[in-house]
Amino acid sequence: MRKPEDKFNNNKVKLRKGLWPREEDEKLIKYMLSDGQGCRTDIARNAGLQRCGKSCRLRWINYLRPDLRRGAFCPQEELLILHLHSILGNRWSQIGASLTGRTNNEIKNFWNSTLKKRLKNTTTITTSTSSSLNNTDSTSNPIRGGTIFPVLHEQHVDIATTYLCADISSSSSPPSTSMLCPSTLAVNRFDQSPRQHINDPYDMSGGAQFPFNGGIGMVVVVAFFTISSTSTARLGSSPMAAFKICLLTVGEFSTEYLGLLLGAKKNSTMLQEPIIQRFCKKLVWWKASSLSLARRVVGMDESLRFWHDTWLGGYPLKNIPCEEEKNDGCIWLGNEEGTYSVRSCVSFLNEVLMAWKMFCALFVDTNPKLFHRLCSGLDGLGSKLSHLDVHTSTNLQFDCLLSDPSLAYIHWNAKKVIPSSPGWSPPPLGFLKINLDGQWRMSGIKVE
DNA sequence: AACAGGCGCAACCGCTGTCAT
DNA sequence: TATGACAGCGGTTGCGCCTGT
Repeated sequence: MRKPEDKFNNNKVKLRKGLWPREEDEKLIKYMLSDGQGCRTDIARNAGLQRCGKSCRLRWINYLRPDLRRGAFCPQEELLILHLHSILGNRWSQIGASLTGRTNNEIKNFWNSTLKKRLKNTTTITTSTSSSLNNTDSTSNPIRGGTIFPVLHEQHVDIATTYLCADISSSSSPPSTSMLCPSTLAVNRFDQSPRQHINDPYDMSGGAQFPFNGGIGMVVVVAFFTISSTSTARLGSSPMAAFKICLLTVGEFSTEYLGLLLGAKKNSTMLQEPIIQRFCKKLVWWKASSLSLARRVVGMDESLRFWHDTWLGGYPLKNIPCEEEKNDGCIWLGNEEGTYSVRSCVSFLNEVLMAWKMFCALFVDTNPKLFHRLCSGLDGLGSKLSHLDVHTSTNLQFDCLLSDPSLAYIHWNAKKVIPSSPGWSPPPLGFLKINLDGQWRMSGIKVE
């Protein structure tokens, strides 16, 4: 059994409490720097201090350690604390792990004394700023009506407003990244430098490498992490395998996500156009590399005409029997290389999955129910992606990523049928579905 | 100048999990 | 396996300084 602490205080010397005078600090520093190993009882005894070991330890950890970074918090640190707290809550140790040289106690005090009050005071400002931003959007950017990412939109405004309400006049330097946790997965995702062009025109991952574009004069914090457990509704029990905060500079407030305009109506032209453009790019590659190898293309009359007229545009398709196919609107039969579609989509889908996980984190406090629901769906999709065999056709519920992944996933698993909802129409098993909003609901593709 | 109240910060308290005995 | 000290964490307290009256 360990030696009891009282053993070294059995002469009942009254232990000091309260503030530490300079002499005691010097004794403790001298001891810790020269021979600082051992338990806290040893420290108090060997340093010649009439303090309890716990007090010595706290004094060293919170005040005397040479690697501590004293002084006021810089705006970047404030922003980081604000955002981490929005994700992690009062988990000061986890927050402190992201701020080099800051103690948990220091961060906690700073939060309780400064940031919490500032947030409270800016609540009303946030509301008014949010509405004024929407007004700005309506003039410079014709986004009106419902949004596909309403909560995300508000979160951006919240974070940005909070930051703007702080004193950022002294922050002319770019955000430091040295204080951030190392991340293996997400570091390069938001690298703002131009990325090497990808040769494969079908590869859409480039569209997701830096999904935020815009310029309303705001600051956006983007957090990336991976969730390793389905069952955790909160992030506290170390489910974060990788974590990264990306501070975008002033003037880059997001108006787009993955090439889609934030705030656009779900079925608006503005939203559809970028989707259609991407889809057309896909088709170009399909036509050039794979469709020309097809033996035959089959489908129901209506859907086949739709595909032919709308997308294929006179491409010399061979041998087109109008066979009726249950559960499917269009089947393309090709050679054995048909798994191309799955393989080339994986990277992009993973990007989208990452982005969705990021957004889920924003809901952990404001809407835990939604957070949990999203996480469940994403885990299912992530699991499917991780087990994806590039040599087999796999049903990827691609479109649900732009609506509610959890809802779509649960619906599909429960009923195994295509729902009537126009917002989501999963393809039959074994099909890669490429439509994003249900408009092209006859687009299930299979290559045999 | 004196006082009260607010505020920031350091330190303490109490709890939980871990580990040595 | 039981026990108790330790490490770590988050909440709370209290002291000293500042500011307004």
